[in-house]
Amino acid sequence: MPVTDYDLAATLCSGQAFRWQPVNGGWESVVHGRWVRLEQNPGISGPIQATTLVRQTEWSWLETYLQTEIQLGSILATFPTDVPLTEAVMACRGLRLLQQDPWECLSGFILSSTKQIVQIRQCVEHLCRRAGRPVTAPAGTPWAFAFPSAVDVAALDESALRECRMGFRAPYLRNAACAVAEGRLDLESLRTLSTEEARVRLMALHGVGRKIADCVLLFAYGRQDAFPADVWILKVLNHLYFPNRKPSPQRLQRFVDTHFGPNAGYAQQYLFHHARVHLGAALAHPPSRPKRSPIRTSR
DNA sequence: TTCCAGGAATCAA
DNA sequence: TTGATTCATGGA
Repeated sequence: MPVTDYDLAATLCSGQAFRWQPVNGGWESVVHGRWVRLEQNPGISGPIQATTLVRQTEWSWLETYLQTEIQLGSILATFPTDVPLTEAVMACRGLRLLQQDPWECLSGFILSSTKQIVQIRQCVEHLCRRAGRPVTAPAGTPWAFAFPSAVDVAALDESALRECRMGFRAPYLRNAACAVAEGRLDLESLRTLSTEEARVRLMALHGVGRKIADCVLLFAYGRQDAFPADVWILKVLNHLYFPNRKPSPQRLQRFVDTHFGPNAGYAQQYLFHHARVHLGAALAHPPSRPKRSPIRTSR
């Protein structure tokens, strides 16, 4: 796949998908039930090469997943020109959003609650090994299981899910699986709803609040106006946009709703990844005197 | 050993 | 409506 401005490595390990494994300079996972290996030639405009073991007659499933047709420049052009976001974009040039399967994405983020990303990954793999269908993969591949369908997960009892190390999240996932398996929640039909309507449907699930709903809307449904506000983003907003101040949650939400434009979710991903990769220590132990100037809000 | 993690539900005030 | 507490687990 020819691409421009596409940083495959950053995209696959930026906390939006949990099953990609770095292997011998490439990345391996199972996407829509197919084992696949991805490699990118050096640079963020090097073509991406995909390998499967089962011959593919067409690749639209992967192009859609990777969003290779998106013109990144047209998205970045809608960003406000403030210093923190500009720095994040420069540091993470080529970072993209994926478009994942809604059920897999919803499950992953139900499991994400107060877990570190590495633990979410472990938990997801336990679940796949326990309930996922085996897929054709190179010999010895330990993650050669599809992500289990809602029906597969609903067939497990809570104790089996707890054995996947998901703790108090087990009943949340099981309830969601039952809702989808029994047709009480039609994840495909959410595509036809407005972002706000779809958010309400997702948040009706026990264990799914605003943040998890926004992750699913952004990473599975391509709703780029959804802005997941997690602990990292709140640290970023406080540290970089409101130094020496303590804005109320309402003020922060209003800022998020109005500042970042129609692709706020994309902006969020840049701020999130930049903070985790480059600003981790600074955010964990913020200096008493902020080094950055207050935000300019012109666009 | 202690802290805390891509939260959300619950309950008291 | 707001703030504190609880939930399970394991990496750092």
